[in-house]
Amino acid sequence: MNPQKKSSPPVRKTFHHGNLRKALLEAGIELARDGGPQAVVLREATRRAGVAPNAAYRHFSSHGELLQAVRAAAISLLARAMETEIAAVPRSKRLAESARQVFRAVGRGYLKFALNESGLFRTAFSVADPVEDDADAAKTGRSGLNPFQLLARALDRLVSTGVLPQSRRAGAEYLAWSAVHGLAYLIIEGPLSGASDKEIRALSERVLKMVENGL
Amino acid sequence: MNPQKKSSPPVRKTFHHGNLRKALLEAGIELARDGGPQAVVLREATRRAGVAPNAAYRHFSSHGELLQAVRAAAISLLARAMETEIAAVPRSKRLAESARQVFRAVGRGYLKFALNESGLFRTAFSVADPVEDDADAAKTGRSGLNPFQLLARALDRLVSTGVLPQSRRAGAEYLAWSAVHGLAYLIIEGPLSGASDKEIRALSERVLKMVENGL
DNA sequence: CTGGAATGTGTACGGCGTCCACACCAACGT
DNA sequence: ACGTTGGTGTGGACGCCGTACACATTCCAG
Repeated sequence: MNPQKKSSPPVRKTFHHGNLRKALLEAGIELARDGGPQAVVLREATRRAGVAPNAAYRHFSSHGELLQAVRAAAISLLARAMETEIAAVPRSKRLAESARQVFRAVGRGYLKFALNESGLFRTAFSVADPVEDDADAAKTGRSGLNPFQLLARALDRLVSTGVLPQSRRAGAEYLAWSAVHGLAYLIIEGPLSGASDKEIRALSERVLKMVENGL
Repeated sequence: MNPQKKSSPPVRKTFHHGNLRKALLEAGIELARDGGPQAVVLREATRRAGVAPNAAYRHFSSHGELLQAVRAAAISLLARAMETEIAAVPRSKRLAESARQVFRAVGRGYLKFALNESGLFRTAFSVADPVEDDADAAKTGRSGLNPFQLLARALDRLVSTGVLPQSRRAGAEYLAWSAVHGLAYLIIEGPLSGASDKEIRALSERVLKMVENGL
């Protein structure tokens, strides 16, 4: 048969690919990165892996399952971006101040990721919501933490340092998440998509402040 | 007008349809209503209009253009839902109180629509953002007002009644919109999709309060 | 060594968006 | 009255997509 059909990478010596599942996942992630969820096309992923379309079905029972895997990976990458932002927070002696800074870093990381990786961000939050698999997440990113858990931790810290009264803790994740996610949307798909970085940064700070004050 | 077009067999007496553009748009809206943007399939719309697939190209230059028209209609319907909610606000003597009520009604209308018409809501806010055409909007819904303008009015009222200081008016639309839109997302596609009506109503009130306090 | 179990291939089907050539029909100017 | 013209709908075809079924190749356990 045809020894090859593309050229650049997908020449494969062995009949078996080695780790096709991973290759397809990574191709899918790349597709999602520039193009969003719509761009995650099963046949294109197999093409990039240098393999026949149906080979994908040995590893994903359907296109939707591949998309879910990509989605889980995107969520994992988002969590990593948030962790990175948290790690960059200057350590402060004052615990309360520190907790506040971490809380803000969580929001900033979320928004930065939405802005810099809008394709992956949109993929992460498109489609339905089967709770992300920690097993899959562990394969791609390494952290077992998802964005929701990171936010919950930051809020717990706010409570334990006395910044946020315990009585307002319940459900606070949803208030904070709502505001930040909504802003992310406005920025990447909504009417703020043409805004300058400066404006965006300013608005981000205001939203975060609004959340702190109104939580 | 048209002798028929609705009956089970979409048999058409005349060769010309009469108002195919409108029929396609309405079919598209129906498709979006249950199924979201993904479900707006050109061929299916033509089927429902009882017409050959290519007939659509006399009225929409591409599938995307049909989708945009449906999207504009969905936005218009959202605006109507918000207006309805505003109209239901009890008139109060105290202007400040009234302004606050209207502001909340804007948020409630938005969230109610997201909940009750999630397909249309998702359609309204999927895809890119070419400013909605007032001409198209006028054809479907009657109001020339879009959700953004309704929100802006409510905020203006808050300022003129002294509830919101003028200094915080600029950009306030985006803060409010972020929070409410984010909550809408969490409810219809996110981790709150399984929540009860009671929980949702409670969270909605908290978000609105958060916005008022933190604006 | 051998015979399944994994894994990848080939072929085919129906659905989609879209292009092109053609058929139909209404309205208008002569 | 009529013929032309241009807007409107039809028919067929193309290339993409996701997916099903049968088959080929390879790996590994007994």
